[in-house]
Amino acid sequence: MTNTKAGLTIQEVARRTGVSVHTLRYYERIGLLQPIERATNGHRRYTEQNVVGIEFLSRLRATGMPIRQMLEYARLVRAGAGNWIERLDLLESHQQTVREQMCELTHNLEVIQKKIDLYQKEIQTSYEDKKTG
Amino acid sequence: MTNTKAGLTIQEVARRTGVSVHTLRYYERIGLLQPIERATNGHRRYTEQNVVGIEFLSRLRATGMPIRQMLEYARLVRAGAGNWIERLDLLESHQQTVREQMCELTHNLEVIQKKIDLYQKEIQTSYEDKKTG
DNA sequence: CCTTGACTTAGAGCGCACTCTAAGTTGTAA
DNA sequence: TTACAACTTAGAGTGCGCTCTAAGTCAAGG
Repeated sequence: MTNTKAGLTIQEVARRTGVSVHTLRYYERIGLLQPIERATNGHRRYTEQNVVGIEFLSRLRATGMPIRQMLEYARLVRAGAGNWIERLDLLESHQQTVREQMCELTHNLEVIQKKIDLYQKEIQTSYEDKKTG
Repeated sequence: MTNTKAGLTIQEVARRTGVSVHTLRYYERIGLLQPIERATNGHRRYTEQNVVGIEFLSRLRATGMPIRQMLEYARLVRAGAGNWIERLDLLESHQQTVREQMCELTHNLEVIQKKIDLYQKEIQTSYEDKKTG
């Protein structure tokens, strides 16, 4: 396969973004990525811009944003300049959600920590029993 | 339905733990909960102990522990006293996983924050343009 | 006696986000 | 020219964790 046109192959993008080849195609199919440019042989050729976009999308995913909301965000971005407030609202609302989740997570971790402390005490006790008895 | 035997009904447990009736039965079916005592009519009757256990399990779930690992934990608990080290290892390993996830989450939130800042700047600019032009 | 409603079971179905398959095309190298 | 590797597509399959359904039992109230 020649580089019949400039741009990154799907493999290269997968390696660079950590998003699998399959997932990249899937994201394009569902409209999360706008149609990617093609080489003369029909193969995808990604721009650096595309990569930046994919990296941001994968951060949204990593913070648990559902695909549906990502589609909404992608729609806003594709609509072009001017809808800053809508984009802002979407991201801030998501940020808020994640912050709340992190609070709960922290709280739950504390409860688990208490159980861990309890087990450590049990282990300590067993050890002392062995030494004494 | 009479309380043909002391203990909480599945409804009451669902309300108190936030785990749905369906999910409570499902958890029992897959062995995450040991077989719950029955009233004479076959209905489940949960003890306070059961509730405490379910609450802890749901904390594990809330922190993203997969059911498979929860099953392993449940198995250890059911095996009785003495396996403190195994239980401790399991919980500490999970704790570590969650801590790492929270680190990544924090980092990703920072990236999203930068995008938010960017949009806020855009909005600010639009506002000033309107005022000036 | 009959209806109502809470419960029981086994098993099917669902939503999400991938992940993989099969069949086909294209360009390069032996 | 033949083999190979990388790509293409539409669509099927997977794994997870529920969530719901259908058919049945049972006790209480009217």
